[in-house]
Amino acid sequence: MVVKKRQYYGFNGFHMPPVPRAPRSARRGLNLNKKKVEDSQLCAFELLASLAGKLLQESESSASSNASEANDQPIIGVGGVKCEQAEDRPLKAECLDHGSFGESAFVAESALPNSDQKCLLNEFSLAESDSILERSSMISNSNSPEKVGADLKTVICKSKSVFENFSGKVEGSFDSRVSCDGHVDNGYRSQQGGDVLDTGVLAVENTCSLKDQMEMCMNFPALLKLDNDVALPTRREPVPNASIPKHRNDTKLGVRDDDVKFSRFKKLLTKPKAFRLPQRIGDRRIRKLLTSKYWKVAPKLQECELSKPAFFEGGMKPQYRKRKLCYSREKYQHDTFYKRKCTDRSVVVTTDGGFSSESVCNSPNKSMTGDKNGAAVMLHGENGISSSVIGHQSPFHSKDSHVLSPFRVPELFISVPETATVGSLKRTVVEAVSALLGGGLRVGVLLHGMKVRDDSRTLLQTGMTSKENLDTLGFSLEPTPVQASPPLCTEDPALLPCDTSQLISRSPTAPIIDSGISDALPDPPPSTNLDTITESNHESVSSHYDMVTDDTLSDCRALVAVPPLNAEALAMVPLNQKSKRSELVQRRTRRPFSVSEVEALVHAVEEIGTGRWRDVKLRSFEDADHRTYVDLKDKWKTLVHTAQIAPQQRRGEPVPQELLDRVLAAHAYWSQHQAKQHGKNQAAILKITVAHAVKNGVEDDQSI
DNA sequence: CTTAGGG
DNA sequence: CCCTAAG
Repeated sequence: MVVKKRQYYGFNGFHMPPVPRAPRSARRGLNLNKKKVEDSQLCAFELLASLAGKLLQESESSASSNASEANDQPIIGVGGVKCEQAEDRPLKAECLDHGSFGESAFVAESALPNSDQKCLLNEFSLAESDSILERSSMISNSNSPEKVGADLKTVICKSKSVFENFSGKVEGSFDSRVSCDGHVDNGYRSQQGGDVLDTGVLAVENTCSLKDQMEMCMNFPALLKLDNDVALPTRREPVPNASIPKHRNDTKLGVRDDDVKFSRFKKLLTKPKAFRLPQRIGDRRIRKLLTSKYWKVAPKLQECELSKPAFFEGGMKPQYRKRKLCYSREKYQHDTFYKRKCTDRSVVVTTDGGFSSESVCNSPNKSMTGDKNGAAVMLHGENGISSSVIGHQSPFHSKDSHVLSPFRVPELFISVPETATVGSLKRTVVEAVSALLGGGLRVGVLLHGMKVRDDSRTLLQTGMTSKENLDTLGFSLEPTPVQASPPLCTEDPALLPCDTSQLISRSPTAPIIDSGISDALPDPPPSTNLDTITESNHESVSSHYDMVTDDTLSDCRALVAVPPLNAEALAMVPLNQKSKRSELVQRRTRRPFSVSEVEALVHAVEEIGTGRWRDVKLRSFEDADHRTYVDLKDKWKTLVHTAQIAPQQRRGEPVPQELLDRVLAAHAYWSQHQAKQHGKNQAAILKITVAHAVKNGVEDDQSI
C-alpha cells in the first residue's frame, strides 16, 4: 500500500517518451473497457478528495464568516463538517459536467449551513447562485467569445467580493477554493473547470476573452486545485500574462491531457453526425467517442501539443462548445431543479468528474500507458489502475503484483494492493485525506452503494477489484464522531431505521459521488426511493430530474434534497448503480423493423447486394437516422435466418413469406456473385426476380 | 468510416 | 443490438 502525497505534475519527473504508439491493432488488445472502470475509480477518489476539500473550506469559511462583514458571503456560510444544525433550507447548486466525460455526472451533496447564515445562503443561493449558474450555462453555450467574456465577468464580480474576504486567509489551494466553491464554483467549475481550469492555458483560451484571468482563477479554484502549485501563484498575482505561462509549465501534464481531450473534441467536430442524432443516441455516440474512440486519437497527442495554440483558439472552441450544447438542455433543467429546491436543508453540489476526471480519468495518456508498460504509465497514476485491477500487468508495478491502480486525488496518490483489506484501504484514504483536511474524518467504502463494513476483508474478497464492482466503488467521508442527530427532514421511513452510518452512506440525500466516469445519469444508492425514480428514467437525465423535482417539491423527502443526517457527513456513493448499464453505453432502444422497412431493405439489397450496406442505407434508409448500415446489415442477417427457419419458429411481427422468399433469393444470389460491379446489378435483379417467380411455385425451396 | 462476423 | 477486428 502506498500513499503518497504528490503533486500532479510530479510523477517522478517522468517524461512522456516520444515512442510511437503501437499500431491500432496492437492497441486494441488492451482492454479499453477496463480502463473505464479504472477511470471511474479514480474519479471516485478524486471526488472524494475534492469533497473533503470542500468540507474543509466550508468549515473554515464558516469560521471566518463571522468576521466578514459583507452579506455576500453566502458561500462561506456553507456549514462544513462542524456545523451543528442545518436548519437552512437545502440549497442546491448543480452542475453536471457532461463535458469532460460526456457521460458521467457526479453529484455531491453537502449539508448546509447553520441558521445564521441562512439568510445569506438563501439569498445567495436563490439570487446569486442561480444567476451564476445560469450564467455559467450561458457561458458554456455561448458562441461569441465576447459574450462569454462578459458573462463570465459578471459571474466573477458577483463572487469576487466573497473571494476577497477570504483572500487573506488563503493559504493553500483549498482555501482559495473556499470562496467560490460552495456555490458559484460548483456550477461553473464543474462545467468548465474541468476542461478549462485544469490547465491554465486552456482555461483562458476556452473562456475566450476573459481579461482578468486572475479573477477567473478565483472563480475556478477547482482547477487550480488540481495543480496546486499553479493555483496559488496565479490567484495572488493578478498578472494574467505571467500566470498563464506558468500554468503551462507547471501543469504540463494537465495540459497535455486537455490537449488530447480537445483533440477529441476536434474529432467530434468533424463528425457532425454524432450531434445530429437524436439526443439520446447522440449522447451515446458521444459517449462512445469519448470512451473508446478517443483512444485512437491519443496517438496524435504530440501533434496536438504542437498545434496547441491554433488549436485552442481555432476550431477547438467551437467544438468544445458544441459538445456542451448537447447537454445544454439538461443543464438548464438541472439549474431549474435546484432553484426550485430551496426547501431542503442541504446543498447539493454537483460535479461531473470534469475537473478531475477529465484529465485524469479520461486522459488519453492512459491509453498510452496501457500500450507500453514503460514510464508512460506513470503519467497518471490512474493508468495503473486499469491494468492492475483488471488483472493486467500494471505498468507501474511491472511485477505481477496486483495493485489496485493508484488513485489520484487532487494531491494524493494512493496505491493499494488487491490483497489489502478494506480496513487498510479506509485507513489509507483517511490518512491521505486527513493529511489534507486535518483529520476528523473517516472513510467508508461503498460497493454497489452498500457500505462495506468488514474491514478485515481484502479488496479482493470484497470483489471490488473486479471490473464490474470496481465500477460501483465509492467512498464516503464522514466526521469521525458520528453523532446521530435526528434526521431533520426525513419523512421517508426507509431512511429513518438506518443507523447513522448507514444513512450517511446510503441516503441519496447525502453527497454523492459517482465513481462511474461516463454517465451523466445519477444512479441512486440502493434502498431509497431514488432507486425507483432513477430506474424508470435512466434514459433521460432531464426527465429524471424533472421527476425528482416534482417529487421533492411536494414533500421534502425527495431523494437528493433532504439530508437525513445532520449534514455533517459527507458521503460519496456511486450515483449510478446502474451506471454500468447506462454508462457502459446503454443499449439503444429496440426498434423492430416494420414490414415496410423490411420490404425496403430487401429491395435495396436485391439491387445493391449484401456487401455495401452503406449504400443500402443511403438508398433506402437515408432518412431513418435510427437505422445505421450496421443495423441494416444485421437485419438482413436475421432476415436470412428467419427465412431459413420454420415459420413456427419465427417471432415478432411476421414478415410476409413473399419477402422472405426474396430475401433468400437475394441472399443466394449475392452469396455467389459477391456483389460485384453495378453493371451486373440489373442482371442480378432480373435473375433474382426470375428465381423468385420460380420459387413461388416451389414454395420454401432452399436454393434457387 | 465501413465491412464482416461473432456475441 | 453491441462490439471489434480489419481494411
